[in-house]
Amino acid sequence: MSVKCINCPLRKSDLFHKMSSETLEFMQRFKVGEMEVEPGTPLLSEGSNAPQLYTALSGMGLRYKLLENGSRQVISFVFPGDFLGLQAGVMKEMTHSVEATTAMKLCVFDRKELWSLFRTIPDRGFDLAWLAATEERFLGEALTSVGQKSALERMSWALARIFRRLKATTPAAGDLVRLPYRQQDLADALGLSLVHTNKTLAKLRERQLATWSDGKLSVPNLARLEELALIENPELPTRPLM
Amino acid sequence: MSVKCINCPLRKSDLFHKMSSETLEFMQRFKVGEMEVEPGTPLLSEGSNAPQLYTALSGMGLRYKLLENGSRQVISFVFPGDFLGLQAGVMKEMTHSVEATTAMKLCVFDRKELWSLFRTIPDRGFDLAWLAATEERFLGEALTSVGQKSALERMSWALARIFRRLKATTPAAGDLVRLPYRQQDLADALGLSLVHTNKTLAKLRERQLATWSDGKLSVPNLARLEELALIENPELPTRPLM
DNA sequence: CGGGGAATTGACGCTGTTCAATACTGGTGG
DNA sequence: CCACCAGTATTGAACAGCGTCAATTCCCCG
Repeated sequence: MSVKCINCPLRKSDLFHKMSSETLEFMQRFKVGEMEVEPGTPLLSEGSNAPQLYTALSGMGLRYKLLENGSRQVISFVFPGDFLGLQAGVMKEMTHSVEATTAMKLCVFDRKELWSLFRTIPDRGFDLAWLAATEERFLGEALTSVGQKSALERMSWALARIFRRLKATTPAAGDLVRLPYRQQDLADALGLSLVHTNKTLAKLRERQLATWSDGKLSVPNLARLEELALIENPELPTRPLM
Repeated sequence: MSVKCINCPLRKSDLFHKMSSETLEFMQRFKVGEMEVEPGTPLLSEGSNAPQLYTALSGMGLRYKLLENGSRQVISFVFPGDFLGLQAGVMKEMTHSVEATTAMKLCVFDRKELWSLFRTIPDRGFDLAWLAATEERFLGEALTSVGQKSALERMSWALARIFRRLKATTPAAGDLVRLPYRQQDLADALGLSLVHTNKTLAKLRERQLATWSDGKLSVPNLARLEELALIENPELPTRPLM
């Protein structure tokens, strides 16, 4: 039994723009169904031309690129409310892969309808451009972090960004959020070795800026963490929900 | 005297999609004028909400972010045909700055008309989403290069990408293209120090894979350079011209 | 002729990598 | 019930790629 868009639990979060009832109706028609996947399931593959687009409803995932030499760059973490497959939607193919890290529930859309979306509801077309521009924004910041910051600063940056994002859409108890990734995932996201990632996390723990163990991240003093991370604009903008 | 879109010299390049005559007419109306700037002129600033959008007609520039600690990440190089200001157009503000490196000529558009573009010419709205998705694609690749590759591989990656892009839109004599940046610019793009950038360039020169001096880049064997750069998909896709 | 920006080169050291050993966990099959 | 195993986290030690410091050269421009 598929959730109706009008009852979508994500809409309760202040993170997302309010949707007009017409838009809501359109999205309901655009929506093909729902999908539940196990941890480790590939959702989209680099080079493929996926026929489907998704919005993550629950669970978490990873976007990444693989190199011939075996290394992996994690492009970003996928959280509830994120839209997946935009690249396949507007270009011919994906340039990175996406997979589920935990069990996930996803809202499924038909890629073929994307064009009608631009034609019939320009607002939504604009929203898609907005989303793509936001990805660009995020990746520019990630590139800056990996290119210019020390390991400790990078790690602080990632944990601070993740913490704010998760507090906005997942149940959080005080300064604790669930973060069910492996240290290797963070390492691949930040361009660090696994060993040094571990040691850097230990430093943040000693300094009582961030503690991440057993799948739970605790940030007792977000402002100080963001300061160390050289984050200039900590608030995350509200965004459209597809 | 402003160039009419229909006579735009960039349209001759195979790099860009063909434009319908209706689209061409719309763009002509969308176009406010032209701008010529000196080397070093700031075009868009991080944090600002620029009222104008640009398409680079000639000359070259830089997109970059500055950190509090004084370091600079070059996000990408700006070449003829690139569209500038999309972020300011769809979000409230720019998240990086853009400045002219050489003298540039730019086509100027009015940001306020962007919304009417989505409404009246959905094709162009789609093209904008396409452009944003392409930026995302590029930045994902840049992040992967900076995060996972050695200095030599990164440098090869940058020079190979730049070389192909420049051959597509600027006059090139054989394996020679004009590349009027400083080594510091490349260094800031790749997350390397200036000194190591210099030494890495020397290595590429010794190996006769790429020679960049006096503002001119020569790549005698592109395939080998791209192989060293771990580039999986070397051809650059054709793209919309705004 | 003087000065500032850019490129080049050598010496040295630090940040982060690689190698390796240990411990802890949950899952599996005897 | 327990031995076994694979995946993950942790920690120490040695090493190296790249950064920092510094000096020199070249070139353009005033």
